[in-house]
Amino acid sequence: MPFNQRLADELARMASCMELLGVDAFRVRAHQRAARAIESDPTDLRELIDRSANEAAAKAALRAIEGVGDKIADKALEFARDGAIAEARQLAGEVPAGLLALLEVPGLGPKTLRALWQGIGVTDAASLKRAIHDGTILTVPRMGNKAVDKIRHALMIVEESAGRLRLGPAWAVAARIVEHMRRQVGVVEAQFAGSLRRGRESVGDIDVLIAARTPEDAEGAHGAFVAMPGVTAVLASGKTRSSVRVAIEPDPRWEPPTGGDGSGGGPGPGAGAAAVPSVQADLRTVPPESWGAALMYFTGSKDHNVQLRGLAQLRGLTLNEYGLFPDEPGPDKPPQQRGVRAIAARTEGEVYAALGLPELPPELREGRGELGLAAAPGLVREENIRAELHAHTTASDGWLSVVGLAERARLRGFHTVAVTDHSRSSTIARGLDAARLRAHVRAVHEARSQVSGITILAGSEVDILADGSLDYDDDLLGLLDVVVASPHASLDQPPAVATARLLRAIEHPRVRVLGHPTGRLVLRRAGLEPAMGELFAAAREHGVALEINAHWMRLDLRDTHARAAAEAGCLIAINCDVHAPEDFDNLRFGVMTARRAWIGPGPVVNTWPAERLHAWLRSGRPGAIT
DNA sequence: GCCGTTTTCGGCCCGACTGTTTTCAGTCG
Repeated sequence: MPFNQRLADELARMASCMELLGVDAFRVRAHQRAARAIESDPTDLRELIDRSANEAAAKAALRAIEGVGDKIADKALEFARDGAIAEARQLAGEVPAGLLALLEVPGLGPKTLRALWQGIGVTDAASLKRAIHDGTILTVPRMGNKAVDKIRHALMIVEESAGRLRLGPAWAVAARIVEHMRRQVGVVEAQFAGSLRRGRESVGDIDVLIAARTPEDAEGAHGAFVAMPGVTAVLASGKTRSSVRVAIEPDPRWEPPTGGDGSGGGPGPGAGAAAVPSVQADLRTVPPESWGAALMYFTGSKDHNVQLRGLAQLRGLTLNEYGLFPDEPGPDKPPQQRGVRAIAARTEGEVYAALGLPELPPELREGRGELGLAAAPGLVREENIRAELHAHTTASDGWLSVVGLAERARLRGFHTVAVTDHSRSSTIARGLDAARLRAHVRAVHEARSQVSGITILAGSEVDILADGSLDYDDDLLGLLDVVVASPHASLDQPPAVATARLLRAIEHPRVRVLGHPTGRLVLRRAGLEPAMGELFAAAREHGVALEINAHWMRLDLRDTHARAAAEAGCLIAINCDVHAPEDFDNLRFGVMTARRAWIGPGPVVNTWPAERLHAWLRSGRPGAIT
């Protein structure tokens, strides 16, 4: 796990302990905020600390992070030095570990858990279940039969679900719900929001927003929502807010027929092994005139929204999901209920403009400095992508023939597709040995005469072996138009070994793309943890593009790494790692990840015109691509 | 614990829903 993530987890754990111990809520929030800031910081803080001239310089650099002050900077340094924070250990000693886990149960907050702990000695899920079973839970203040029923149900759901859902499956569920809501009477707008709209790699729930013409229409829509096909439980049901659990249809392709992804394969089978049976979906309704304000409110991350509100306050305004209002002193009621007229509310652009901001794309709304932008940045878009440089065929573990692959790529409007089947070490993925590779290159060349309107390149996704050498010798690599070098095995190497391994691959003159650089799998496998700063410097020097693998199981580089790579001046390749026809649809996830990294079309090699792309691929390798 | 275009002290986003309550606390996003 990356250093930033480990540190963020430690701080978040400290915050949870403090909550349960009942310490000042603002102190808790400061730790939570710092944890989020550190988790999403594109700089590897371990590298930053190591690079600093001395402790004071390191501390100053840490304090430059929004939300990190004097004390937390000290804790970060302590964590880097000792691998732990003494205060965290002390806090953890005061709170039962099982109680912390219960914070994950929806409906159980710190106050309730503290009451259960102090009142009747609940310390974990087992003792909570006993207290429910024997009724002692009812002796705790504010605990009635309904509350207990909810807790019992929530416990069950948490136990049978993995919690978070990956971007791809979440997108499919959300699209289905939005479709359902659009069909309801009086529903004039429907859109999913939340972390899904921001393109996060995994989501905890699905937020759907609708605008209804009248309150009666809204009520009808919420009735249709809780009665929607696939709903397994109704958690809350109101006229403007409802929450349900929706069953997730398992994707047969990700059911586990064979083993993991250890040596090759694309995103890998078996991803459905820990299939989440259901996900929470929330529906919110606003009147059409509040659509933009509501969409903003339910799309922005917590930090983004807090910053927006702060900005509104500075201007003497109040921002909520109904609009941006003048902050007139009035009775203790929200402005929209006092008949105050909104300054802006109808569209997102209108509200941002009234706050003096450009309309920020959803992927940017994370509270990572986007409010300082003078103009909306020109981020890469799906339609900018004109080439796929990482695709498999039936020669290894793909489902398409070379011709089939090329035809589908052409239909997508691509001018180039690279056939990059696995190399010999990826035996599970039927990697090609030297003889099969030579034959395959000939087959790719022959396919060129069968498909017009697209350039078919002969390439390979060559394994980067554990020592950083490539899986084919230079003579074989010389036959290829494109070499995508990827790590598939030995993904638990120590960071220093992984760094040396990947640097060696980057420095190889035949390598043009570093495929899924860390080998991580979302919510499943941490992957390699090389010193990213060193990798990026070398990639820039050698003109090697770093891949953002668009498959939702991978999304590797991840958003924070991609942002650091782009800031370091690296080239980026957004590839679908095509195995099956529908994998082309994953492009949106790769593009969203690039957008989350503030990347425009410029450094993305897949956006380049054919001539420029081909020239870049040929550079350093005279004679290729005829 | 953090932060500063009123502040180095005194603030720290806002509203809906639920359940247990006779006016509100807790949770969530």
